Amino acid sequence: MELPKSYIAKEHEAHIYDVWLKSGAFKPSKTGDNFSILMPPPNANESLHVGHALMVTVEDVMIRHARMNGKSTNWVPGTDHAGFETQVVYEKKLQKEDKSRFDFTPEQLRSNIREYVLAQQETILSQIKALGASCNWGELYFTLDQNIIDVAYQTFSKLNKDKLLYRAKRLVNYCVKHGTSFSDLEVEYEDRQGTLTYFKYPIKNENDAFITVATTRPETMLGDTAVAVSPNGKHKSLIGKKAIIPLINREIPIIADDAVLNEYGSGCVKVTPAHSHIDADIATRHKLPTIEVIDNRGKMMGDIPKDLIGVKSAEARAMIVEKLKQLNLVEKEEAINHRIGVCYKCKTPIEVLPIEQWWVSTKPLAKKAIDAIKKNQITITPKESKRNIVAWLENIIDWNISRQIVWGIPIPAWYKKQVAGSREPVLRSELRRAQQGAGSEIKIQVDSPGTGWEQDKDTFDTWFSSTQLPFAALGYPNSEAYKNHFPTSTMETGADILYFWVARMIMMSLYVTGEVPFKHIYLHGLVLDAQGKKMSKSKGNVVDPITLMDQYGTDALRWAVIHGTTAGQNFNMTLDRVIGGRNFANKIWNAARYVLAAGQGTENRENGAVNSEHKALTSSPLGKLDQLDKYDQLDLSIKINQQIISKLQKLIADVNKAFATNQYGFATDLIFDFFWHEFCDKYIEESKTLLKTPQTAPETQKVLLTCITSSLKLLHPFMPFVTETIWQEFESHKLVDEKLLILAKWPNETIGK
RNA sequence: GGAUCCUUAGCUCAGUUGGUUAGAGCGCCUCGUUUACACCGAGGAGGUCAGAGGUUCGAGCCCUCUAGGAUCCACCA
Repeated sequence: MELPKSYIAKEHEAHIYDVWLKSGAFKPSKTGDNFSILMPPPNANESLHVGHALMVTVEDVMIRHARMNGKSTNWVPGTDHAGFETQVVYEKKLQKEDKSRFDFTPEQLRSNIREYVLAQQETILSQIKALGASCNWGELYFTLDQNIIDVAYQTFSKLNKDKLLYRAKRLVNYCVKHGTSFSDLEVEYEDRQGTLTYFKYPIKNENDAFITVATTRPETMLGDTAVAVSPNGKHKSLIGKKAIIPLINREIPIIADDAVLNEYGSGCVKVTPAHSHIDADIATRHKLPTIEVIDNRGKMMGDIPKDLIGVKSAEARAMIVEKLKQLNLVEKEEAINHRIGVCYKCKTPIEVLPIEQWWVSTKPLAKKAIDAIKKNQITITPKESKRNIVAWLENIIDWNISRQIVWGIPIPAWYKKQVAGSREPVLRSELRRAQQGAGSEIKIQVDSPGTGWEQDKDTFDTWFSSTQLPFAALGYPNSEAYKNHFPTSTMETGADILYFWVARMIMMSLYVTGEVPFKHIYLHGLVLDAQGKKMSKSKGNVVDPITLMDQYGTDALRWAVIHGTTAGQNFNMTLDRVIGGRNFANKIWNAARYVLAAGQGTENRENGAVNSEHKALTSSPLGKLDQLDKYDQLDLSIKINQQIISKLQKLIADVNKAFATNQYGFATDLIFDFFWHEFCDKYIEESKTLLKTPQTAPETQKVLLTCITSSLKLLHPFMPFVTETIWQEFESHKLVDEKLLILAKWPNETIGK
């Protein structure tokens, strides 16, 4: 059968993937050292983006390379319930239908989202397959699988027993739009225009004496419990006196604290411990009380002027400034550009609120992680990241793991119901407090302790359970996969979740299993658009990998994301890269067509690769030499042949070195350069002459075949489809011995010797 | 403010432990199609490797400083 002049990826990919699947190649083999990767689970609700394409490609390269080197590979795929993110997506969907989360009971909402997610998940799984991922589908996990939930519960309980878990009303970062708290990592900072308002607090018992404070949040004055000044600053003389909060006439002390900068603003800080992290620290140092004035809807509350109750904080701000102006207490207003914390999804400013949450004491956990990293029990590519991860762990703060959303793992804590109060709770904050019973009896267990107990309404931060995936997804503690493949070999993931996920996985794994979760971390960079800008739907600069795969082939896309890229380094995704990949696949295809013709002899070929003149000379088909092993002793007599084989040997050695140091982009450079410029441009051209002479033809045939088969092997991890398609063609002509390229042996550096 | 990375051909970037004449892809110019491949080939133009100083027999690579850019962390009310 005549091979067409161009490689048409679409005609082969589905079939080839099927052949691999049926061969059992994706499963761990019975022999060989273990090599395992846990696939970072893509969100089940989204479809494949080019970042996933990068992730899947890099991991597939690692796995295929390990497999060809005789390892028993286990690449465990999964999808993520992605608690908050999915709930946001689902709420947007509800919004389009003119509904909101408040139209459902939590149980209804949870079951609706589950249904939606399980339906969505098929899309991303089929797209991962389309990328050629050679993962072990038999071990597919979903982060809400019962065994993963069980592990999360065991860990929660263990943390509690070890006194590393506590429930406390502490300041949390809260998005009033989404109605949930976040950990410190989930808060994003944005530059926003704001107004720094300077206003005067009268000094007690001193007529016409004032202290001026500057703030961007005048409404929080109602919750002030002190004014702080620099210990040796310009307001030193006021320390110890009392200031009076206007509008509510509450007396507060003037204190000295090192956190206050004499030079900034007015040199005085109003201290609102309920709504500012820094103020809370000051309050702790000076044992100041905490007065809440903003509730979890972002509205004013508490013992404040009646007209302000229930008013949104931003509106209250304007009202208060107006009132203060009327009292002549506003000194000046200054426009400033400042950074404020915002919800990373909706960009709503984060409110800092004191809320009862579950906290993990992270310091002791981090200590073990730091030790393991410093002792190189875990290594990192790029190695510069080691410093970052250690620094983050050293400065870690306690982790709020409660989220006020329904889509997630319910927290296995129970509260004794309070005796009904004088009135029904009205505000959601009151309701929650009543339900979760601040100060009431708490039991940590999965099942209800009995009547009169109510379960915590919150769910875990998705990262709390995700950080246990390296062992939980493998079936900890009793499964074969856990016993054989834990710790996993490499954690390949985005540099952007180094702290969110990677650092915390190390902590949790050492804590729960006593072992590191993986031996090596490989971080890939961000895929940017052609101009080097972050891709985002709102910018409309998102590159869709599916379209590219359809048009140029999966190998072209894989090539585009790995050729010329470096670990941890962002790169710009351009169409040129993909076209380059497509062209290279086609080059491989055509070189193979040439060798196939040269190798088979040409007697039956109308448009044979070698022209009719060669027919008689190459009619002794290489197909009879069906043991490639024989090429270990090529015993070459022709200089050109010796040269190309020696270059091939060097290539294999260099590529091995590149793999050993995780330089995949560099490996593709080496192979590309050899294949195109040495093998195709020079050697194939020279072989045309050699094939004309009976004395030189047979040896040249062997060398051609050796070069192409070795190149196909080296290229297979990167471009699995075109290489396997060609291999199957060679196999059908008995030019190669190994049935499947995916299971073929990685070439030896001494090939041909 | 702290940290990391980057600055090499018009553009995007390689350059593996310092070692002859610094490379690739794309783009550009000339030529070429019964030739494995025009998704191609042959040839060519194009670089004081950001700047300055230092170490060295030798520096794109190591050290110091300067300038510009990116990212992460902290965050000032």
